[in-house]
Amino acid sequence: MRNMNKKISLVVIRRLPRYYRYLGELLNQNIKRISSKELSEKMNVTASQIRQDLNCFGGFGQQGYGYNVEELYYEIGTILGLRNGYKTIIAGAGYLGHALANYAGFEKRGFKTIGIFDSDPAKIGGQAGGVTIYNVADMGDFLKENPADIGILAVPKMSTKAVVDEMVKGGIKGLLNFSYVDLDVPDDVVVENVHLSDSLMTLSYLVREKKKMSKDGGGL
Amino acid sequence: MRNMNKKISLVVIRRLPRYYRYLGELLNQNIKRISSKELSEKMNVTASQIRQDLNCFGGFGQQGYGYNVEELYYEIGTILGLRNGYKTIIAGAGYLGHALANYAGFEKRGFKTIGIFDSDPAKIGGQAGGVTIYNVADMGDFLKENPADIGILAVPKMSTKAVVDEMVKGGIKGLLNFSYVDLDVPDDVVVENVHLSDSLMTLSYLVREKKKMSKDGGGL
DNA sequence: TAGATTGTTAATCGATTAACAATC
DNA sequence: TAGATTGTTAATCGATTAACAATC
Repeated sequence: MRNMNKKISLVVIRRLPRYYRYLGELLNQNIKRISSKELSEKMNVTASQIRQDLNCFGGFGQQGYGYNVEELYYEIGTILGLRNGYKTIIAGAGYLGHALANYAGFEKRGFKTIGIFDSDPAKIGGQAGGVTIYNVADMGDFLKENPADIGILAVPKMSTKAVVDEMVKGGIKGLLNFSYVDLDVPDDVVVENVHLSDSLMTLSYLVREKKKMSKDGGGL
Repeated sequence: MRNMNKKISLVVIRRLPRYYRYLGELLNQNIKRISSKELSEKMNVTASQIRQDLNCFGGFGQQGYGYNVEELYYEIGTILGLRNGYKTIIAGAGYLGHALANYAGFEKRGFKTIGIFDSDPAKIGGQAGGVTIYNVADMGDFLKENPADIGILAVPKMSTKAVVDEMVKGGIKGLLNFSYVDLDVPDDVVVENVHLSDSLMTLSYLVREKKKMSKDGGGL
């Protein structure tokens, strides 16, 4: 029960979901305890890093024993805010919006999608992943009645700005951004970007490097 | 024209697509030249970092002038391998597969989707984003006839392993992984993960932190 | 030429790893 | 108790920033 103050680095935070995932796997396999060493071998990171990361949030382990899988899984979930019952809305009911609405992973981790918004009359009134699709023009009113925490942006680039402004005005505090543009939001709103084409370009670079390497001295 | 050897850090690579994006924007606005300082202000990074990053690949600028936007845009594109005509295939013709097949951003950056694969007889023979959907059972044969460089994984977790093995056997050298599981691939294959639920969990943490901060001493 | 801005070296900062005493 | 493994401090490594001479 240390920390309290000391700001925790974002690189540590970004590793937590991966730990959470592996612990969930262990839990499925009915494994009760794990040492940082064993976990580090499974995950291809150093045991030191695992221990350092976890100790940012408190001493979850026990000397000579390791970590209790179920407890650690639970604790990391709490740290990540998975027990806060965050409500999400999705802007855009295209293929991507549908994919996200149907994605079981979100619900399973405690996020509840309460509305999807689009401007296409053919879609409005329909459903995606069991959630109703509303007119995006009514999003502001909807948020007044049904406060939400997280907004997911699955709209075309040109609609992004207007939708973001409306969401922020409506009290949304976090944005998951699939749009190609970077967002400009007030200080009290956080953004997490998922730039698909950035990922593909990075991959492209890496593929090219690999091919180059295997051509010349690939032996060693 | 330095480098040649000296391995370039992945953190640098991951910034290139963002530079590329901003330069494309400037190009659209018909801006001819830009200094590292101006660009740094637009992008919210330090000018020093931009210069350091670019100098990993060569001296693209000119003292007293800055960088030629068009030239730099072109050069970064080359570095990223966007002029290699990489062919991609998509596994999974669900909503996500459709979203990716329809995503103009990929084609615009020089990636060509040559096939989509699914196991659902109702989908096989159809199209997504103008590309034919084939039986995933025929993927191996397809790759023999139509070599591809990059495979995009938009299949459910349980199908992932089999699909990956088939892709690797078929000569795919890079995987864009949307699946929840981490992949186990040979040394000469690279993987770029897009874990949507990881992003959402990170966002969840950040939202929680912000809320905490605005509650207590949010004034300063 | 004078002014501007790069390319690059050196200084700082932060993140990772190693080591080990504390302790279950 | 002896063995194992944590929590934590110290050492190393890498990434970012600052500074400035080179030069367009």
